[in-house]
Amino acid sequence: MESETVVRALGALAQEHRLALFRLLVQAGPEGLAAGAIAEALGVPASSLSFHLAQLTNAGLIAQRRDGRSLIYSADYGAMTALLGFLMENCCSGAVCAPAVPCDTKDKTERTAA
Amino acid sequence: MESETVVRALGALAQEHRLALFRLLVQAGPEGLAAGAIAEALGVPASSLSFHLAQLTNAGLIAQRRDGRSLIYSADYGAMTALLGFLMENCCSGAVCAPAVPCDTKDKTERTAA
DNA sequence: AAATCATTTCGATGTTTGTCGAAATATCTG
DNA sequence: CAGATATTTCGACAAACATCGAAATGATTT
Repeated sequence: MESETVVRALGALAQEHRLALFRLLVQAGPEGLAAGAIAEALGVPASSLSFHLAQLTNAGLIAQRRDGRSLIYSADYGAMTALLGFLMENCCSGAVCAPAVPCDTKDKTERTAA
Repeated sequence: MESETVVRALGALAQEHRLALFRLLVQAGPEGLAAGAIAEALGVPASSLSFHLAQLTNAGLIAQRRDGRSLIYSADYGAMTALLGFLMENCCSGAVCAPAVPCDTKDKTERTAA
C-alpha cells in the first residue's frame, strides 16, 4: 500500500462525522445503506453528508451502487484490511502494537483480501 | 478509547510528513530521536517540523523528553496499540479486517498496554 | 411528460492546515 | 555573563476542509 493512499484513507477517517459514518457502514454489512438512511442516522443535512461520502469514496474506503433512485453505500473491507496491515507493519515495533486480537477466531477462512 | 481521541490520532497521521515522522520514530525505538536529527532525516525546515511534532504530541502519539539542549521525541506504542484496537473493534466486520498477522509471534508476553 | 423522490453539485462563508523565515526561549560552554 | 547550539513560537499567507441552503441531476410513477 502506497503511503499516499494511506494518508488519504487516514484523512478520510479523521473526522467525527466520517468516522461515525464508516462505522455505521461496517456495522451495516455488505448490504450497505442508502444515503438518506445514513443522513437520518447521523443527523447530518443531505448536502453535508454528500460531501463526506465523496471523501470516503475518494479515499477508496467505501463503494457506491445504485438501487432505483437510491444510492447505496457500503464499506470496502479490503481497503480497511490493507490500511490496518500497513499500520501494523510500518507503524509498530514488530508485534508490540498488535492489539489483543484473539487468535482463536473460529472462521479464519473468510478473509476479504485487499 | 474515545472517538474524539481516535479522530485526533488519525488526523495526526494523515499527513505525509507526519506519517513518515511517526514511522521514523517507531523504527528508532524507545530511544527516540532529537528534533534536529528528524528534521535532517525528513528534509523539513525546523519550524515546519516543530509544527508537525506538536500535532503528533497533541494527539498523544509521541512523547517528548529533554536531553541537554536537545528535545528527544519517541513513539508512544501504547497509543498506537489503542488506536489499532479501536479500528479493529469498531471499523471491521468482526475478524474480516484482521490483516495477516501471524499468531505464532514468539514473545507475546511484552505488550505495552494502552 | 409532469410530478415526485433521492441525492448531488454549486455558491458562499468561516475554520483549520501547512509552510517557512525571523525572532524568541532554553540549555550548555568558556 | 557572553557566545554558540537546539528548538519553538510568532506572523503572514495560501490552500484545503466543513457546513448548509438552493438549484440541478437521475430515476420512478402515473
